[in-house]
Amino acid sequence: MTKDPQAPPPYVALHALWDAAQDAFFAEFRDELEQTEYSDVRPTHGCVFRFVREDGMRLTRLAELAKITKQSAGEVIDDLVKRGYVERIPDPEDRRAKLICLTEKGREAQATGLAILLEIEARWIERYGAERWAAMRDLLEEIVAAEAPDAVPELASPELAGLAKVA
Amino acid sequence: MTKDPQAPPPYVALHALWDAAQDAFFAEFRDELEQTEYSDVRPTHGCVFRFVREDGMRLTRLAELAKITKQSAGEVIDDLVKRGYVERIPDPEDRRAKLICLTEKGREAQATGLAILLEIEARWIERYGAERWAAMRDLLEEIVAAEAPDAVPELASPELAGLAKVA
DNA sequence: CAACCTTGTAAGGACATCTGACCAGATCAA
DNA sequence: TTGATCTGGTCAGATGTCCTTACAAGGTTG
Repeated sequence: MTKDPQAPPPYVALHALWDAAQDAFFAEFRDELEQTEYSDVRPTHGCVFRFVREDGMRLTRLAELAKITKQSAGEVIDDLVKRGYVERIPDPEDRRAKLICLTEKGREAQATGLAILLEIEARWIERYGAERWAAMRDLLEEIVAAEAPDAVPELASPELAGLAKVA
Repeated sequence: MTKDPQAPPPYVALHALWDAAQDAFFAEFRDELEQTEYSDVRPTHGCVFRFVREDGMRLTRLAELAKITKQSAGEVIDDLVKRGYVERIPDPEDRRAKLICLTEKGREAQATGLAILLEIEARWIERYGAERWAAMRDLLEEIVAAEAPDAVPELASPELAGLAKVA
């Protein structure tokens, strides 16, 4: 593969860059998660750990946030119930509904997962520079706010965000 | 949801930001692709259009690049052959092998897809500022080069990259 | 040439997701 | 208040994507 000195500069499609970066990040996450006692948490289960907070969440709402069907959400939840990470608690406000709640084990797994994410990001920040990193994050947040405003109520709860200081 | 003024700043996990941004980008891409005569190209087919160039590529190599098994690659290719986007041409250098080549229609679809990607990125650059954009791209390229060096031979071919000027 | 490696295919299964149909509980309008 | 309608959740069945295992045909090398 000799290069043509006249060739235009190579162009890497944006989505390819994001893809690759995300893949690398996620692979690191999975690697570290495998080392924990929560290694049976599969990538598919992520939607639950990402969105469910202390006060629980209805299946329908979870499906909306995760952009999957109620049926798919139901299956993921069934699986997590079997593994002891979540439970369905009758919603006091609507007898049709159930609140998907993390069990104690589930909350531990969620905290562990978040801690890993924070660690990895901390490493990368160190590696690539805090300022550039902050600039990228700002831009990303702006993009997401503008292009997919309803996509990320994925804010860590205050207690969980507290872990950021530890990392 | 009243906010606790004492609460730590909300933290959005990095992968969530990338996810959301990428989703938005990809959704725009799909929307526009649907408007073209190549609307039957499915997301899964992307691996072929992303990696196959004028001179064709063997299935095994494609599977490597796309990080899927040869069998999966084979299915995707079968499907694209049915639809008339690619063809299998016997490899003159190895009678076991076949070169996966884009047909004329396939090349048109590839060019159309790339043009759409470039348009969208151009719009976003305008929207968010060329300098910030360039900074993000640089950082992303650096990250990808460091964390996933073999992930992106996804350079557009010189001819295709030429479209960047048009967009 | 014999042993081995590589290319691609075949068969079958796992898994995540979807669509359509449905029930029970809630809500709204007359 | 009661019938029509909406909403939360589940059931059943299909699809799409990807995997593992096994293998046949063609190269490669001692």
